[in-house]
Parts: sequence; structure tokens; C-alpha cells
Amino acid sequence: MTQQPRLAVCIMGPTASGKTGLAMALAERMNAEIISVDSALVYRGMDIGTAKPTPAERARVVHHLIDVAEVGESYSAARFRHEALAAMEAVVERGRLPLLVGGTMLYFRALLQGLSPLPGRDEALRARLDAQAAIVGWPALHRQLAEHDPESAGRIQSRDGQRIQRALEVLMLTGQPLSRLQARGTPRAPEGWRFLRIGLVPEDREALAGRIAARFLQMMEQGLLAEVEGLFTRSEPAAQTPALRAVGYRQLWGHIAGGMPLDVACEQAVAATRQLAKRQLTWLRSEVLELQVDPFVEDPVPPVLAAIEAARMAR
RNA sequence: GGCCAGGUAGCUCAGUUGGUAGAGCAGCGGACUGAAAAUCCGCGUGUCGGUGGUUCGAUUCCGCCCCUGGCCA
Repeated sequence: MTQQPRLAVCIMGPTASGKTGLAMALAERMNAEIISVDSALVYRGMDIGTAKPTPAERARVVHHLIDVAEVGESYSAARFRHEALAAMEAVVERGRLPLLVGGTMLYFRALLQGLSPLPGRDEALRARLDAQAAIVGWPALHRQLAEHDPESAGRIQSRDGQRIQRALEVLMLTGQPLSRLQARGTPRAPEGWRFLRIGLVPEDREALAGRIAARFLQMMEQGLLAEVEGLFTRSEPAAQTPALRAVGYRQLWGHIAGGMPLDVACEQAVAATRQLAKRQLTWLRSEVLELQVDPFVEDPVPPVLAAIEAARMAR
């Protein structure tokens, strides 16, 4: 007979909702290892501004997928899926529970629902498309895409450069429309796993905004400005690199290099974080969850522990 | 105290030669397949500082008052 599916627990929540604290409490009580689901924590050197778990926390509980990439490189949803699955296997091998914790909803989706088999990014091709777009504009490239892949063009907004570029990239690399490749290679959930999905969703937006502002202030006190300056000067030509577009880093660099007043840059960084939280909440609303807890209303530890126990029994 | 410039959306400001007003930012909602802390889409009623007056009609013109900034005493 086939094996019992193995259990993995997902904790999804917006920034500043208390994921790290909850994850630490759970991991220590459940003999678990944490697998970070976060597109910024993967980068080495981005510590303060990403609210990365501290060395002390990482000494207490094993963390995966933190500090696995250089700031100059581009991490991806596909790479995440691959590395997360490998980490999950390793954790279970050790007789422990994989605890997937984070706020990058695309990564959760890539892991839980899969990705279509598609070619990876092509740096040279993207550079060419960027150069073209700078001259004719993305709407012109969107029209071009519509000729060869009307279905994708219909789904993509005419100014959404990032997606137009990706669709054209796939088209040029494979000679086939992205929409056809996606339809053919339907994404699949990983086999042999059962996921318990838990959402940490604060309903009080103002309270969340307050926490975000307070936390940013703390980051500044911890030396965020110096961290940003160091990262950018070290990887100067790659100031466009995805990692450094992250919330907080981008705005502070605007102050350091762009002459924006520091208080304005800080204000913008906090606003960008609020907007990030909003997007994460939008995504969370459409997510099917086994349990949803409001961390500002009740301590999430007891209900989450109960849900995990119940899930274990059910097997 | 006098003179000048302002008081319009949460913020910064446009504007209406008199027919009750609009941008950017913020905010809210949404999309999301190898950059996703990214990228993009949609949403604008607010005693137009207060109060009298002129007028068919005032946020717009006039008077007075209040507030803010600057200059002069």
C-alpha cells in the first residue's frame, strides 16, 4: 500500500503579525524545524531590515532557507519550491515536524500548488527587452505579445512590464506561448504531503500599522541605515538587483544616494511596509485555511497547537 | 498693533473670468506561475476657515471676524 502522507504545517501571515514569535514557541514545543517562506530572508547580509530571526533564535531552533543567496543573485519561486521540498524531506528524516513560516504568498502557492514546467530567467534576454521597452514602451511590447500569445496578453495589463517581459521571454526561449505551456503543464501539489494551513491575520489594520511603524524605528536604532549603505556600496552596479528593491532598503537608498531627506525616506519606508502587509492580506483572503487566528485578539499558540495535535491524530 | 501672503480631500497643492471642485501622495479594494518585500489594475462629497452682504445663484466678488506664516513697529 501507499505510504501515509507526511504532515507539514504552514504559518502564513503579513509582515509584523508575529510569525517569528509564534514559530519559535511552536517549534520548541513540537520538536519542529522552521522552513522560512520569505523572499527577503534568503539573502545574506539583509538582516536588520528584514527582521531576520536572530543568531540566538537560530541557535535554539533549526531554520532553513535563510541566508542561502547572495544579494547580487536573483532568487526565485521555482528555486524556493525545490529547496523547500528538500528541506522538508530532511526534517522528516530526522523525525521532526516541518514548520513552514512566512509571508511570501507566491512561494506558498508555488510549493502547495506547484508551478508549470517553464524555462528559467534569461538575463541577457531580459536586458534586451528592458532596452526595447525603454524606447518603445511596454504597451508596444504588449501588442507584440498579443500577436503571438493573445491569451497571455489578455490576462496581462498593458503596462505590467514585469509580466509582459516574462511572457515574451518564455515565448522567445521556447517558441511557444506561455499560455499554452501553462495549460499543458498544469501545476501539481507535491505528492506524499499533507499541509495544515494556518493564517495569522490581524483584523485591526491600525494596530498593524502601529506595530510596523514601531518596528521600523527599532530597525533604525539597530543600525539599518548602515546596513543599507554597506549592501548598496558593496554591490554597486547591481543596485537594480531584486533583493535591494525590498521594502525599507530601497527607500533608505533613496536618501543615501538620491538626496531624499531622511525623515521622508523613513516615512515612505513605513508606508511601503503597510502596503506590503495589505497585499499579503489580500492574498490571504483568497487562501483556503484550516485555521485562522487574529494575533491581536488572542494568543495564537494554544489554538495552533490544538490544530496541529488534531491533524496528527487524524492520520 | 500695522502691512503682506495664505487658509480647498488625512497630507502637499491646483482650480473655478460667479452655475457647489481635481491632481500627486497616503488610504481602501483587487490581480498575481522562475524579480513577488516585486509588478500592475480600480476607487476622489470635501460645512472650498467662520459669519454677514451683493446676486436668481457665492467656494469664487465685498465687509467683518478667527487661524497660520513673513515683514514692520
